[in-house]
Amino acid sequence: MSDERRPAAAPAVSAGEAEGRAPARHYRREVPESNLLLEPVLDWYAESARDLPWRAPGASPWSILVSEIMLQQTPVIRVLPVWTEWMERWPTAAALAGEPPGEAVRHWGRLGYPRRALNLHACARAITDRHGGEVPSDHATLLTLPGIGEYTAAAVASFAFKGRHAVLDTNVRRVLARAVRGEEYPPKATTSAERRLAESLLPGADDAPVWAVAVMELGALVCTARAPRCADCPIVELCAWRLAGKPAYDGPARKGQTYAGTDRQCRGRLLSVLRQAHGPVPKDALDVVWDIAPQRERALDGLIADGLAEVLDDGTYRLPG
DNA sequence: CAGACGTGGCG
DNA sequence: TCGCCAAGTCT
Repeated sequence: MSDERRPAAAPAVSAGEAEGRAPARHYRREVPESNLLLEPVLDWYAESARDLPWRAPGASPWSILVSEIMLQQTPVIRVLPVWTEWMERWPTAAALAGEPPGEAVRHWGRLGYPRRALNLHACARAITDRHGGEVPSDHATLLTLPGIGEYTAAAVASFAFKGRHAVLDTNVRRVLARAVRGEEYPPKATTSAERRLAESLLPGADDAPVWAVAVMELGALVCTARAPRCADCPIVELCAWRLAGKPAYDGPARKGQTYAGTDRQCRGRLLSVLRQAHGPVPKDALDVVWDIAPQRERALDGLIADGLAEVLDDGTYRLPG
């Protein structure tokens, strides 16, 4: 067992927990080590947290659910204005459920990944049809809603209902990778070891929801991917990565996502036309935004298959009605 | 499980 | 400039 890629620095949690595996010839501790990161992170959050509207004390579970879906792969600064408009227009799930799905797509604007708008609309209808108009509070039920996966279910259960869940998003994974594992970046996909680690760090019920949002915020504002601001970090003295001299990432190349010329870009162009038109558009209006006909047809078929667009009997196209 | 799925801004 | 990255989910 000489897998010594871990730094010899003082870990923020016990070695067994940090490794995500049982120490040789010993049982894992039943009771996790106390979380040394808890107090400094909570103190930092109390002083440095952004004043985001979905974190306001009066924010409804619905408004929090909407924010979480919008924030998937999308920066806060771009979500803010769209979320505000949605909340004015559709303050409840029932309000959105009363609209055709195309309206959700139209008011999604340029947030990207527009299937999320469709998911939110489907969530709204499921919530009104099956849950009495109230956003479900438990993780398992949230997971049954469209577009809600492991992370979002935990986030809503934690932020909206103050449940005790490990909320593992890209920010938290990066903070834990650095502070505890001593590595610059987490694995490409979430591992069971990461999940065990996150759960081992979970404080008691009273602190769990704040801890979750605080670690996320730390990752978003200080422990950033590109240029971490270690000078402003409340746990810099405990950080295994810093203690190890901030070794550069040496794992496999990270996924690069090219965009220009892809079907995704083509879909974006086509949908943009449909969003801006307030009625069915002739095929010509779509043809002019993309030169390569086969790719354009494939993209359009894809949008229709995904429920983001529909063809009418007269051969015109529009957002789903 | 790797790849699809939008868009814009920053280092 | 341009690749990388942003509160993921689904297949």
